[in-house]
Amino acid sequence: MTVTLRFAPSPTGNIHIGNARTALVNWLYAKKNDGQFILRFDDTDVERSKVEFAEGIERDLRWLGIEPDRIERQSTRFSSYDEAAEKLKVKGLLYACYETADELDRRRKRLLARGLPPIYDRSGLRYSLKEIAAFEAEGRTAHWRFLLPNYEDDPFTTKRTEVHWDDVVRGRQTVDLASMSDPVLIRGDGTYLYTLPSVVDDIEFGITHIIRGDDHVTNTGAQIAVFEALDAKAPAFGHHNLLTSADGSGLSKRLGSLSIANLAEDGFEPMAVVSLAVLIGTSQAVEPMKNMAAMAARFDPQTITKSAAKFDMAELLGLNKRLVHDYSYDAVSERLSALNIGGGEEFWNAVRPNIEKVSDAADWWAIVNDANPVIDDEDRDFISEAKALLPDGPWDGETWKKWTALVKEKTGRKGKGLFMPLRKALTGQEHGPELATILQLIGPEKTLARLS
RNA sequence: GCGCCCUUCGUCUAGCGGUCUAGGACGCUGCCCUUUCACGGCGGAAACACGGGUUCGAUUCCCGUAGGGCGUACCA
Repeated sequence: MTVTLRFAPSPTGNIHIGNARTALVNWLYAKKNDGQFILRFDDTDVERSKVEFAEGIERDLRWLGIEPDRIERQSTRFSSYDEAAEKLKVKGLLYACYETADELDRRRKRLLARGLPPIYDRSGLRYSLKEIAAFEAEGRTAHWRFLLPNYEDDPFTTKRTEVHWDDVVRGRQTVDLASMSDPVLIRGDGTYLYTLPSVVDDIEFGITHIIRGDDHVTNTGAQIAVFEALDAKAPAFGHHNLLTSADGSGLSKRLGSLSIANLAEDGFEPMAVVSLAVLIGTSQAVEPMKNMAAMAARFDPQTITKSAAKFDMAELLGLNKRLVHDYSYDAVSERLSALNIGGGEEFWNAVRPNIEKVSDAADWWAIVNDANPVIDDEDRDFISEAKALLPDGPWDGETWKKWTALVKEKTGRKGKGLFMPLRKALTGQEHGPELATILQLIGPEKTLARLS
């Protein structure tokens, strides 16, 4: 059986770093096992689902390096869900309930107030025909709940409300179905909640592994029961830890700037984002991976920790920086010209150790073309002396060396005292790329101008 | 409220009773390299949440406390 995984976002917004982590983990798991990866849009909520978001998600995944083998949309598959629902009804595992949302809410609060877990009491199972007729007459429509397996009343079986599975990342897991309400599968307006469509698709698409955030572990217990109710074998499950922001709050709450689209726009390298998203919260060193193949080779779901990990923007920037410092000119030449950055290979090689993002090269290119010289008062005489000593010969990569040797000899300055004033006069900065290259690119006219 | 999970350097973590004077990575810092800064190389500082047990011996096992995450929806 082909290992098959899926990433199943709702196209109701942009994906962020947390979603990317889930997508990546599934993709890498498939990749590592020569398997298939399906992008499945959970767009059963026709109201909130938007094509733009679906397109955005596809674009963001591709940017990260994820190429889906297959793309599916739940909005085209309602007949399968209807069929499954019918099957469950026939089996008596899907029952009609008529409580309103308000009523349910009151009941929950009442139970809570008594210190009891707010579990639905299955009163839907006990309506009389008369009561049902009354509800219908009132104009209420039924929502449908899945009857979780619970044979406590059955004298022939021992208590069976616990579901177990061997989690791909967390090891053996147990969920007690008795501690949760029968999940609503179909809303009062006839639309589906995500549970049933998800399970039906997982069965029909031959999904072998589902890896998702650990906010789903309880859910998984119920979902395994639904798989079994539909006479299917549940796939293997894995639950990765969640990311929190640096201040410890749940990441999903404040993600504005952490959408993948924003990170791309801000000039981050895809592999920096991928490396952090995949490696953080694992026992592995968070290092920049050069490409997906290297990432797949490194990826190991067993190394994922059980506790929440803090996502730190500074760490992403550090990873990006290390990646960029390693880029050859060939790797970035197209992007440089797209940014109108000239200077060729020499410029890139001089500049790359000083930048964090490729786009930062633009700042240095701007400085080559136009800078505000900084000349401290105590260096004024020194700078004019240096200006007079600029060599006459050809202006090339050797000019800097010849010039500074002369200046050193005449002024007696050396080291920092020699170089820092020149750097500041030429670039207006206290740090920066190799001056031999920068001087050459600045050219004689601008150099003379900046030294006065 | 209840349930599940978690708690080791600033951060991500290794550790599964003696190997721990607790290891790695990032960050921080020192030195070296470079006639400057950065880059790079080599070092250094830096942690077992707290309280009880169990044991000859607890970072490691058990209980409790505190803190955190998640769940407890006609959200996904």
